[in-house]
Amino acid sequence: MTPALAKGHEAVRLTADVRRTSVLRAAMAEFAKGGYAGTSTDAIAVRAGISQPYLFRLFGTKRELFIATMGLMHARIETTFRNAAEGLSGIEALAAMGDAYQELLGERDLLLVQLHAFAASEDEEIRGAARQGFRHLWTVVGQLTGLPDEDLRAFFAQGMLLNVMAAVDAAALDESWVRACQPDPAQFFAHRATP
Amino acid sequence: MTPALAKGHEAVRLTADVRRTSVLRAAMAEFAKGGYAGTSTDAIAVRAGISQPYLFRLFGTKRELFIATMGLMHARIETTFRNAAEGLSGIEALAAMGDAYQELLGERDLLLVQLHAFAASEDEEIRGAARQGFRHLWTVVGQLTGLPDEDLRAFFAQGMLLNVMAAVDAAALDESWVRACQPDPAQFFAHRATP
DNA sequence: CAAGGAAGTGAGTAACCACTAACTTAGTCT
DNA sequence: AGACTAAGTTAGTGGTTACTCACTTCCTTG
Repeated sequence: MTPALAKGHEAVRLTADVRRTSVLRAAMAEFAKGGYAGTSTDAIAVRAGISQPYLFRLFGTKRELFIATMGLMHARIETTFRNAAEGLSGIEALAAMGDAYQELLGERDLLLVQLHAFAASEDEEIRGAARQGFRHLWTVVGQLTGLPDEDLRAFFAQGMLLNVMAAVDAAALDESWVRACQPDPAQFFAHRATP
Repeated sequence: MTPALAKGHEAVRLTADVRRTSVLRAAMAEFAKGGYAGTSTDAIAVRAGISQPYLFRLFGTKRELFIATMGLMHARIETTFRNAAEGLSGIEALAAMGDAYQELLGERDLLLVQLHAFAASEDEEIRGAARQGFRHLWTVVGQLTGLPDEDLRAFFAQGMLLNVMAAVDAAALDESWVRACQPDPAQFFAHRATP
């Protein structure tokens, strides 16, 4: 019906910027599965519905595409945290962000890309981006909660554990250690909540 | 001087079992750098000082070699824990194991291979081995300490954080969040130690 | 000493992969 | 209408990689 579709097999023409964000969505899904070295640019291009050469025109290099995907992931996690902590502070803010992060287990790609970004840190540029992203999230959580390093460490440690749970798809298992790894909010910060 | 060396460029002949453990050492070092998909069997063979076809005769498949490397890593971590906890129990045992694991940051390969094993969990067999290894370590630490799940979770979460610190080579940085992520034993289990 | 088996290699092969050159097509502005 | 630009593709290329086949060399054992 629409002119673009009426033309048959011809695809819609979009601006490069729109196409880039569409490619980033595809890259997030594919990199989440295979990681940096284990994912082909061709698979990403196919998923994004464009030719593989055009992907290189949009991002220049596989590494740059991966780093851009990392940027999207960090941005999404940051807004997740900010939304969760809105109007709260201190321990309440931290607990809310912990809940929010745990809910990201339902959207595994984000956590998996984070894990793969750390794993690909042998590459110097990727390592730089991983360090920077982690440091940024650390300061954001620090500012939103105002809590000392000790609490931030426990928070991020639990986050890394959740990344691993997402990787091994622990949700598909019914074992005791899996349940033990998913903290219920009441106990998460028990050492602070109960005097 | 020795007959084998006197023959010149001819290499020493070893039993397949000895050769296998030698290959596993090389695989540990190479997989620690590149991960499963990012490491070539050729690089491992070169480091082990054998031809690449012989590596396949010894291990059959790259995936089997990786899983065998995971087995070595799990065994080494388990003995590290057992040695650290010897003669101790409860919180003291856990703290000693935490110290021991943190000292493994000096021997990064072990932690990196663990991270890469989790990252490669898209592969079904690798995921199975990763789950099994984690579950085993969980029960070992549980038995050695006798502590409840709550403490085990904090312990393993901190471990995963240390894996990530090893990946981004945080030791090379002099930043506050890096220091904050390396717990000093006195504070690690503060919520249990201080009544 | 003959023979069987185990250790080990040289030389490939088919598939894949990151990246490029050169071209075509579709809007847009004057 | 024509020129310019941005979107998009087809067809390749050089290099890598997991894995195989056929072969050789050494050690052991009857």
